[in-house]
Amino acid sequence: MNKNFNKSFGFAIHDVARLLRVSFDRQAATTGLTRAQWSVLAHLHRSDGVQQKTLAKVMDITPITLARHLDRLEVDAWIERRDDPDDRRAKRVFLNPKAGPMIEMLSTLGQSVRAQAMTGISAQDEENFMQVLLQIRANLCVANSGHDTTLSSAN
Amino acid sequence: MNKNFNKSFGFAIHDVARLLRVSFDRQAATTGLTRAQWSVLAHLHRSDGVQQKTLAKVMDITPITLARHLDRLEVDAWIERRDDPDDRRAKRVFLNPKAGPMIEMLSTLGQSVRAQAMTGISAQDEENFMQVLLQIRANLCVANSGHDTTLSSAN
DNA sequence: ACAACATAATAAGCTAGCTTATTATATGCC
DNA sequence: GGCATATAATAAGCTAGCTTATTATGTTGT
Repeated sequence: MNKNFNKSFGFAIHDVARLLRVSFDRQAATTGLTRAQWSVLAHLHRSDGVQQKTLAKVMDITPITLARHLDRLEVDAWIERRDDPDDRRAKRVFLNPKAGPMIEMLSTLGQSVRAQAMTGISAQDEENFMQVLLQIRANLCVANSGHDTTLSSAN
Repeated sequence: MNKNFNKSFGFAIHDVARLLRVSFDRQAATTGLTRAQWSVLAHLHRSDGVQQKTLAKVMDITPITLARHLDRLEVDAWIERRDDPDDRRAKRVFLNPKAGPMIEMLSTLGQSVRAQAMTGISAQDEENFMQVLLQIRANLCVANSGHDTTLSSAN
């Protein structure tokens, strides 16, 4: 009866997030990209040329956190920043061509980590789990009020 | 249809973990303790006087990560380290009396964050969700093999 | 037109996790 | 007994997140 903490919601979510990150990053280590960096590339793949501000909002991280990822991604030429023609404060972020294959590869890797995590869990249970998980995220987004509706309206 | 990422398992878990942490830490800010530090206190509450090595294993963090939490907890006298009488390499960690009320308070806070997260989710759904979550954690612990069975055997 | 306020990106400095390396002490083998 | 190896704690230095503060540029009101 001494494992109460491990059964608590907060601890369990935290553990799972960490384990997922470690799993993914270890497998992705040879690529030189982390999960967070891949996340940037993947989002860009769907909205190339956005402003940093917009990208940060969609990814739900702070602009400065994004800026540091972009710094490293730019060094290895995965992306490039160009001045926004309409707003001299702003920059727009573009994927370089070499990013395409990498995104594919990391996407496959993500699926394999997911499969690992879901071992022995029925499709129905997995589906229900995801629904509750998304509901929880929406609840917390509302609770952290100041934020926009990007995530809570995710459909 | 552009919100695929937000529906992905890994991204959602990661988001929820972050939102939980932020929620909790913001509410706990006045106490001067973070969720991670509280976690140390809470675990100690159940196993006062353990070696750092053991505590790190139970909490499933690395010894050095624990050591840094202990550094800060020790400065404010929440805990103290004493030399292990049987092993001069080792130290044992003890809760100071002032920690008790704080643990209670933070535990209550944790419950309120959980309630917030679970708004609109039935008891049955929550129960199923937790079961799947714990299964996922166990799966990932196995996948990250080198580790001991502390978590995967959790009850 | 220009002063006041708002906003895009970045800087500084924090927590929290990690890996790899170091130091001191234990242990085991010959 | 003494050398080789193992182990407890810590140090150094990384990613990734945060808050708060700066800087440069936009926008708005008079």
